[in-house]
Amino acid sequence: MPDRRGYGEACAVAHALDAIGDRWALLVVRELRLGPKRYSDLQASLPGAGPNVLSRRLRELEESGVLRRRVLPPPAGARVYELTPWGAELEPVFRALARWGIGSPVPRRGRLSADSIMLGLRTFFDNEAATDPARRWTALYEFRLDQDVYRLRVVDGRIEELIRGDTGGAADVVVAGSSTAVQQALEGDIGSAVTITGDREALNRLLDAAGARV
Amino acid sequence: MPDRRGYGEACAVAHALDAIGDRWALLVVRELRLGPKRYSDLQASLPGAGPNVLSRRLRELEESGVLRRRVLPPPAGARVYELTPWGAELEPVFRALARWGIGSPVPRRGRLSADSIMLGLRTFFDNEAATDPARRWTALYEFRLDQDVYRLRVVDGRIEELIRGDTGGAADVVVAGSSTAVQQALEGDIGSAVTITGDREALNRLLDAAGARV
DNA sequence: CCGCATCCCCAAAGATACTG
DNA sequence: CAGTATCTTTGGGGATGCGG
Repeated sequence: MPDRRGYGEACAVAHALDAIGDRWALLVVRELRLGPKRYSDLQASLPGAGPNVLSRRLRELEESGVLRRRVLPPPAGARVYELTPWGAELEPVFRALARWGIGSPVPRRGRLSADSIMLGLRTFFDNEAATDPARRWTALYEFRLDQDVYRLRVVDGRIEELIRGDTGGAADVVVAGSSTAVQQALEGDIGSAVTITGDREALNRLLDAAGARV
Repeated sequence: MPDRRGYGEACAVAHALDAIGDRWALLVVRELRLGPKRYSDLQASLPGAGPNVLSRRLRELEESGVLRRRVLPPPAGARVYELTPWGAELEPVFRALARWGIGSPVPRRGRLSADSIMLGLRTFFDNEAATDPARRWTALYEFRLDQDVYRLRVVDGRIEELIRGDTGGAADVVVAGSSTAVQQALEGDIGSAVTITGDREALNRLLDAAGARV
């Protein structure tokens, strides 16, 4: 008899699903892809998941080695959840899932969280295009969506860094606005309330390389 | 309000999970990766899933465009389930999941189905090694596991074909045995009851390229 | 037979309230 | 802030049965 409700198969796919196949599990992991978060942050990012479900998923994901709890050093002292190295290796899974999901015959609808917008940019960014000399540029971007700040660094046409945190004023471009406005802008609504400061050409290169999909 | 129990997000990952995130859904798809199957075949391959769950998943997967029902031409006349082109594009997802799952800190245990053994060979086969001239070989393999027969073709060090069906006697090697015996053999149990007929060297190349993992 | 539908039971998810 | 306790609702597991 399997522990909880596993598939009881030795198949590597089934084994992966034993770890991250439960409802909300993979979305919890997604929320940690750009860095550690506290319980309340996760709760706010995943409004559909109740606190009991969330705490249970966190416990199970910790037991299976996908994430770990950590207490930040004083004076912060907050408890945060962060991916283990093995959990961080789920990136190819996210990439494959997102690229598959984007081709769905049934349309996607709904809001994108600030994190999802940034992760989408990275997912659909075409790293291979860096072989084309005309597309090998370098730039530092800062995105300010709702209350969250992200730093994105492109070096020679490749995304080298995407992290929660600011650029200390060193950004070539700063994009600021509500996450909904930025989402609409990426979907082609050119009139939405997004503030762009700095090198617009660098921003266009980024959006072009990402195919303007998120 | 979302249709059934979707995540209600526009995120491409969440949207993918809306389609294949439900319990058993991705394992149903896995069962169809090597070709169409009938309902009873699926039921036999997934003993843990009850008939109600199975038929429901099939209906949902059909609605979301992952698979379709088809009636085989006479005299067979059987109803089979097969992947749509979009469903077949889940291959990178399986590849990423399997390669992640194999690195799990908690050990895998349990039986491998005949299909899973063959799919594992393909998943962990190193296609990139084909750049090495010493590993560019060509061979036709036939595997007979339990009642199932598989044809696997390697051309210039790459797996060009893996299908349910025999080789019409044209195979360079034939591997026959129970799926459990073959699984044990691949796990290193050299004494298990597997019959190998033909070019053993070609078989060794294949197992080596797959890292003997399934 | 094969392809499900129905039924019953339990476990998991959803919602809300509450506590160390 | 970070969860637990509790209750209701929904979905999954397993058996049985029925129509084509």
